[in-house]
Amino acid sequence: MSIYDTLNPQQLEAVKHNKGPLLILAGAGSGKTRVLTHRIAYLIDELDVNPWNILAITFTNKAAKEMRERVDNIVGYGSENIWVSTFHSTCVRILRRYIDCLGYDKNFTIYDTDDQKTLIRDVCKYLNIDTKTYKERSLLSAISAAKNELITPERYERESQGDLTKSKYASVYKEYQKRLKQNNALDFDDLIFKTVELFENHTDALEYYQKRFKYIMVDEYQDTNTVQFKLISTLASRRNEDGIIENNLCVVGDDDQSIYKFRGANIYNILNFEKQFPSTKVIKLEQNYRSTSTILDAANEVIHNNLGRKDKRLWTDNGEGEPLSFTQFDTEYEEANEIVSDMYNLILNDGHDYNEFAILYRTNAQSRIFEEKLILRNIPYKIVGGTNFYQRKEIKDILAYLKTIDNGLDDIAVKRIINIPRRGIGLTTIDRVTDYAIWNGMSFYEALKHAESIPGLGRGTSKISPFVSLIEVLKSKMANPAYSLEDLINEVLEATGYLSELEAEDTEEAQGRIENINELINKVVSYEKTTEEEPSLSGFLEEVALVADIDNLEDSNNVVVLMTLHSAKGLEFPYVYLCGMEEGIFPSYMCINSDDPTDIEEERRLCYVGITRAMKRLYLSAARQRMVRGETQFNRPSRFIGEIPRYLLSQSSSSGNRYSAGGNSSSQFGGSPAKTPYYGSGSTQKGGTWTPQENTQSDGKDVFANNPFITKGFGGSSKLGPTTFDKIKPSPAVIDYGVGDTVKHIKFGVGIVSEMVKQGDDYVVSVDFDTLGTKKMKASFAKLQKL
DNA sequence: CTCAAGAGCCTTTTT
DNA sequence: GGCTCTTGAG
Repeated sequence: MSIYDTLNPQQLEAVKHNKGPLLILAGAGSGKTRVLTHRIAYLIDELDVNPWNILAITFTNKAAKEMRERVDNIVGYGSENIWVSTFHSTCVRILRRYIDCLGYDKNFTIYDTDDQKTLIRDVCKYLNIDTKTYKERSLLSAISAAKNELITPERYERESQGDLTKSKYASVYKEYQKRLKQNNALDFDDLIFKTVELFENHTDALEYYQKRFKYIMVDEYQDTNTVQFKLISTLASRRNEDGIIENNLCVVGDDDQSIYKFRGANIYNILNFEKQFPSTKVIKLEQNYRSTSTILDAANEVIHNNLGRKDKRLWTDNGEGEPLSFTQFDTEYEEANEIVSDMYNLILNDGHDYNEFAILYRTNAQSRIFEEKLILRNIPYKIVGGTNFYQRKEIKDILAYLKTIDNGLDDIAVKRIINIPRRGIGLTTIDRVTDYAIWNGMSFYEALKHAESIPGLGRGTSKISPFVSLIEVLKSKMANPAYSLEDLINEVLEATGYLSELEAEDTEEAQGRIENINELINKVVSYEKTTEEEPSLSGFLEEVALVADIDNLEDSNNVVVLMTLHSAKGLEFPYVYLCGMEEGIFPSYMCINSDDPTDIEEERRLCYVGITRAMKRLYLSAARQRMVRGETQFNRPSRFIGEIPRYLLSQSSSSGNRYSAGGNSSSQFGGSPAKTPYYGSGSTQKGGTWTPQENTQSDGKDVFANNPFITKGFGGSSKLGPTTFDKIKPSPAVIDYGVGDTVKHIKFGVGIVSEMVKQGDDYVVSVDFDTLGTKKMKASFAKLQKL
């Protein structure tokens, strides 16, 4: 029995294809990672390909890590030589070696979105551009779009002649790029663009990598943009010994899951792959191993409404399963409350694990209410996305110190921390130093060293020198190989007084920040222990710059996860709650109002991604009324609900006000061939009165009805950020109480234990609280204290 | 230079 | 509704 026996015929065909371009159209849940890993194994084991010659590219570190693990498991020997990494880290690795050819220093820093914003602000200030007329956001996205299309500042300038707005953009782009170089920094888009540039201008570098990467595999190919395409197609177009271009390029993707157009993804990369590479072998994987046929049918029906797609239809022999459900609640509070209590019951009564559940939504802002409700019920959870750990103030501050020590050319980092903690260095001083630096063609930090010769600084001079010597001392300490990164961070915290200042604050918020800083120290320690290369400050900063929040999602953590539909791509959960299914929310009003009709198709693909995350059950929901940006909106159910055939869906409404589930043309749902008005029901208001829509009866079964555990109202607004909360792990509870004992709960206060039911290793404890009534909770999480 | 209060803007999605 | 930037008083 070989490892290939478990593959279906199409999968096997893909695995065995070993020469020339291969396009695998892999539907959701069709085992594409299996195919990729088995193909790698096949190349090595059966065709004697050197592992060193294989490159596998993914989009997220999580996907890379997963693939690495699975490859390690099935490839016996030499698997560590396979290069498995993300687009961005692949490029960083190449650039660290060759970027000096492009006039950058090899220890360049990587700018994240916040850094980019700061830089663009500086640029606008310098160029006297009013950021009210030219928004930073649009400037940045124009620059990003240009880079994604391989347009240099020079070309942008040339092509914008005669157009005033475009010329302004061009000048900003040019100056922005100039400053990046001065700061020895690259933004995310540069990482790939510069690598392509390197390959175009330095054939020795290109040849080296072409020779090395004889077999290239790309995952999530539908999300590649023009530069990324250029990168891989360049790498894959080496001439072999016989002078023939082999294009051993295997791409895996699903055009129905292309959801990153806003980031420059070019869906034509996958739709036209066969045209780009005429000898392409195309293999479709349509058997789904994840979901019930009901879930798949719903997904198929929804996506069928898109025009620009390759024809395919997922099928499964997993059986029919339960119908989907759709519930329309009155408010978003009710929606969150009922979802959480429904989940709570499934966990408590049916013994499900927390990590079988996911709550998915369109926008990050929707997570907050769920967070409140989950805290209230003591359900451990993790919110993926939103503000990433490394974007937190305290973390960015510490990192800015490290960056300053590592690369004094990075003005943005230096300016961030020059007055943190307070050193009495204000805006005036900073501006003077900046002018001096520009005038003398030096970096900001370099100018600080010459503070005494800067005119007009006055008292500022004496404030600057302690800062400079602090950095210099730390720099010289770093030169000692015995001095670890952990030592460095601790010294920064110590010498700046950053930590003691937080400790002195003595608030819950400061406590959270300290915990985050400790978490950062943990990450440094683990980096120093586990990195394959020699640990270095640059290396750590680079690793940190390229992590996405999703990368930290450990499957082993038994928690409920909350995330956007975008983040959920590639994941699966037995039970999925897809909430906020409303016109104006999902699809977002942006696409509804967009001039580009394909925008709504992207939104529909996002819906398809959401539906296909569910393995066993999918719960869809909407709210009639919802606060968005301080404004109450009244939205109709999403058009996507209307696109799911009636027989797959059990529908209900939370109030007595039920509406009938019409067919696809039903007017309750948003969407119609004609352009739809802004909001589903066409009304928004602040205060005032509003009459609910006329809704007719429904025979739908209300899956959330009569839930005994509903608590009305909510209160537990928490200051805890996700990163502090997700650390809660189930631990065997010390249970020193029994029925009749008085216990204390951290949130609910004092109550009396009325019942204890054993469930696995745990107990479900019912406690009567004076004011709140009876609550059920798991002993291991409730951390009840006997009084 | 720092802090506090108010104005205004925003949010769709992220490596 | 909440975050960030601006404004004005110490």
